[in-house]
Amino acid sequence: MENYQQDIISHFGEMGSRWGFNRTVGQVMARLLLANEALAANTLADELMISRGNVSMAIKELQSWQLVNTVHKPGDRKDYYQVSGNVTSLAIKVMEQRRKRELEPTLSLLRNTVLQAPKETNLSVVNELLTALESLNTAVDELLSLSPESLQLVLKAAPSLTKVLALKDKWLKE
Amino acid sequence: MENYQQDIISHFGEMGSRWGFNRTVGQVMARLLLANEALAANTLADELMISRGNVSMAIKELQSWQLVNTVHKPGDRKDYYQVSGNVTSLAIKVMEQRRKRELEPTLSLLRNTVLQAPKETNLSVVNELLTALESLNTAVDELLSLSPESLQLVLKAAPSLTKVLALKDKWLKE
DNA sequence: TATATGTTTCAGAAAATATTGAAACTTTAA
DNA sequence: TTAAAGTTTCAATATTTTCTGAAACATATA
Repeated sequence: MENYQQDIISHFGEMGSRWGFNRTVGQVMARLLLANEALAANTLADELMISRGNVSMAIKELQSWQLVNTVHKPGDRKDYYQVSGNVTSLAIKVMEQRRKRELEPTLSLLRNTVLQAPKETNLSVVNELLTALESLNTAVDELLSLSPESLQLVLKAAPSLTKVLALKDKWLKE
Repeated sequence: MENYQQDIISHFGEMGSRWGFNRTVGQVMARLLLANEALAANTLADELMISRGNVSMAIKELQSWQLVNTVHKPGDRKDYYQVSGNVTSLAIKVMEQRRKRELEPTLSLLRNTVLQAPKETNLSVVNELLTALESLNTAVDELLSLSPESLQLVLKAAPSLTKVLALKDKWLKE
């Protein structure tokens, strides 16, 4: 394994917790990304110097994010693992999962709060929060429902779009 | 304190770690959001039933995210804390911080990898990753540089924009 | 200057999270 | 069947993160 790959694997391990999963999951993801072939659980355990059980749990987690799938080789009973799809589709899945885990629970709590609060309650802050999170949620959701190609288009178009609006902002201030 | 507020505070505590900070920070943020006045550290410690030291650290963290600021009352030496700005501007700050913490370190690692790798190295995956993260980073950065008003406009416009593109995607598949 | 009233820091304790590894489980094939 | 070759689970352990509370620090006022 080349040196730069080790660096990326360590980095993904360290970043793991900021991205919403643990060190092992980050390392396994990086190793699979960098591999141009499917890898067996034992290979991952040996190379990353972690227990076989830990690999099993990391793979399970990555599969729950739909980032990794299992393949088989003819005449071989072992499970081999590989990342599913290209980098853009992986990024889309990560964002989709994060929207689900980070936005949805709060949205449903806030919606319930509004529904169930006694009439005289002053819910102005709750409503403000709810409105802001709803538009964020919808926007992210819409973006992620596009094909990877269209999404790339939108992301690349963003700078010019925002330049126009930034100009408008500048005007309003002057 | 009303009941629904307690629910929101607990929820923010539980979600804290998913949002990139700890339980106490989440709870303090929620309490300050829901308050329509600035609160003293001791009030927060008493109400949330946590130590004074913990409150101090949580406030420090929230200040490092620029989400909270300190105010004073005439004839009173205590520090009072309040959220800074409206909900949209808070959301912008949270996303900005997260872009910094979750995207930038990885981008700079990948950029270095490309720069320092020996010529014959096959960096196709690294380059793919780098390209995807660069456009995401740029798009987020541009969006967040807009005024809260323009950002709201963009977020609300997203659905119609994506509908057009979704139609295009559908065509291409048929 | 001394004291009163406040905030911050940080070492140690507690709690939460991640990891190991052996046992249980599954599947294939002799 | 039963053994072999694999995967998964989960109780025990290790590690990391968070929290406490007393001491150090800061500042205003008598």
